[in-house]
Amino acid sequence: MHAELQLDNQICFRLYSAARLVTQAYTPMLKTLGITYPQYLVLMVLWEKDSQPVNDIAQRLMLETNTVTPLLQRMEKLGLLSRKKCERDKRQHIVRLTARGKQLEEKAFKLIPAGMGEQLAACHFKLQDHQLLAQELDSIISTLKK
Amino acid sequence: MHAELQLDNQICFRLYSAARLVTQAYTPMLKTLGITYPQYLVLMVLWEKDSQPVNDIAQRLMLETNTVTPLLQRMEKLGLLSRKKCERDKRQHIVRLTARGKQLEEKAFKLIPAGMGEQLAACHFKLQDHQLLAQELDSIISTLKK
DNA sequence: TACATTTGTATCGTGAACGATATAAATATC
DNA sequence: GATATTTATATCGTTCACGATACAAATGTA
Repeated sequence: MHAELQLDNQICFRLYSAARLVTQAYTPMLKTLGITYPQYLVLMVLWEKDSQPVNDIAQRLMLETNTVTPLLQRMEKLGLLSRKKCERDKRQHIVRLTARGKQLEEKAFKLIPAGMGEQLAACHFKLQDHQLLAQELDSIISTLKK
Repeated sequence: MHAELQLDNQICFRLYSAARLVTQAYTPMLKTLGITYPQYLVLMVLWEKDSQPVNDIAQRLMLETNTVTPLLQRMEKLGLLSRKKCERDKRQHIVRLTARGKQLEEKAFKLIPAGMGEQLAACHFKLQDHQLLAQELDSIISTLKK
């Protein structure tokens, strides 16, 4: 029995569980918007800057294009965005929000911060302004993102 | 443009990314053992206490049985564990490690702590003994695990 | 210009996660 | 003791995540 191999001693298991649980906490709000959490991430990227090639979106989310492409295809079917070949460089596909995709920003703003605050009320800190945790996670992310 | 909806202000996105990247860091070591990260989690549960019903394993990992059942089925195919009906309560399936499943503990012990230490060398802290991060994650987990 | 390499995106296959539903065994209720 | 309810696990369908591979357009090189 090796202490290093015990579940309770694993930061990775905590990260894995916390990430799943926080995503689950988002889910009921996102469901009323008709989207999933990864789709919400894509929308946030595009709300920040519309009209981006697939690769830029993938890099922003630290995902591979073979994850992002089907995600974008599903979102296109939902009418949230369009994908068009770039004229200058025909390898690139430019992703743009539709009116429907843009409108979701206001709805999300009304639903999500309040909804998450409510769920984390019992938590001794607010996720939004927890600088220390953010810094620790950023340190892990920048170390492992070769 | 709402600051609350910006990717960089989201703890959830950091959790999501950090969890993926840490899991990816485990992957090369786990690959030499022939298992995936969730399978490694199941093994840790069973190394700690062999012979458990499916439900106990699921609860320990905070997963639903409809996630754990197929995971166990794949691990059974790999010869890492066996699933047998409990005689006392025939609804339960008791999961036991095989010799092969038990042997992996020593191999994991030789490979994984060292391998992770190496990858996180550039990180300004060691994941293993970072109490503060662990506490913060535990606080999130216990709040959201209704 | 011809050919090789790189770049951007897509396709395919596998293994999670999870909601919804199904089924059998155990337990409770009448 | 018959029926309803609960419990333990499994099955099904959808969406991610990701390794491996494919392919076309762009770029580099002979």
